[in-house]
Amino acid sequence: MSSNQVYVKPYSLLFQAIANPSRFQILYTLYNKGSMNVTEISRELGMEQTRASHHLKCLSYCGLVFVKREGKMKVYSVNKETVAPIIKLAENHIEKFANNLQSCDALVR
Amino acid sequence: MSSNQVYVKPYSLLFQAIANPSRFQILYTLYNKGSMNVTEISRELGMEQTRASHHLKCLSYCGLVFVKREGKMKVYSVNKETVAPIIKLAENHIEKFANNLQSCDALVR
DNA sequence: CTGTCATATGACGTTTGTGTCATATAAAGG
DNA sequence: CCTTTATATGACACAAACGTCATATGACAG
Repeated sequence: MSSNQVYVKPYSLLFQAIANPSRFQILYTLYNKGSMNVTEISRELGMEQTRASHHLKCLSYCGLVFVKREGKMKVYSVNKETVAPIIKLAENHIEKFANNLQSCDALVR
Repeated sequence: MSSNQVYVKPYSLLFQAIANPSRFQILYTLYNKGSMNVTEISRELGMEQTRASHHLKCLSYCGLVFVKREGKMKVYSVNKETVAPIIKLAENHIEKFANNLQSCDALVR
């Protein structure tokens, strides 16, 4: 019974962090265009600064992005070691299952 | 502006599918113990049959598990090509960031 | 064609997460 | 120190997903 259950909480949190569209966009952008500060990210994605800030906080807690202060700015960069292969895996999977991935009943009602 | 935004919906759905604890447990169990039917899965994880069924539906929509009817049973197996490397990547990442992954303010309140 | 085992579906209340607004902190220059 | 630019925080209303219960469908044996 309970011995069969793995402790899945950290896994869930990690994937949940990646799953949110705003957060994924941020990861994807940092991955493709390199390091940026919050203002640049929010401008680039047409997203309010506060929203980007909230999500960046989550992403750094989760170790998916790193931060470095530069003067009065904070420069965010992606954790390539994890994010790069995850994006590639996902791209690969989606190529094959894109149609279904727009109609998962348990998620989209 | 909008030219900078990737179409992230399928990515979100994929990761959201993996993120739910029940669904991740199912994936993890099928990955480690091989193919099973719904009844076995639900017994193994101490989860109601209907719950497992709902989640398996989502997981197969998303191409994360495959189904094969055998008599009156349906045998579910994991899509190893995607799930195996994703689990390994996550394990690797969590080893380094497990502490933080229990306290992401944007997710855990 | 009826009973039993296996699985799926639908609906609904509760919980959880998200975006947004208003506002706070932080750094640097004049 | 006061202003400006950059970033973060808190609170809250709204929306979405989850688990659960009751019930339906499907397959096969007798």
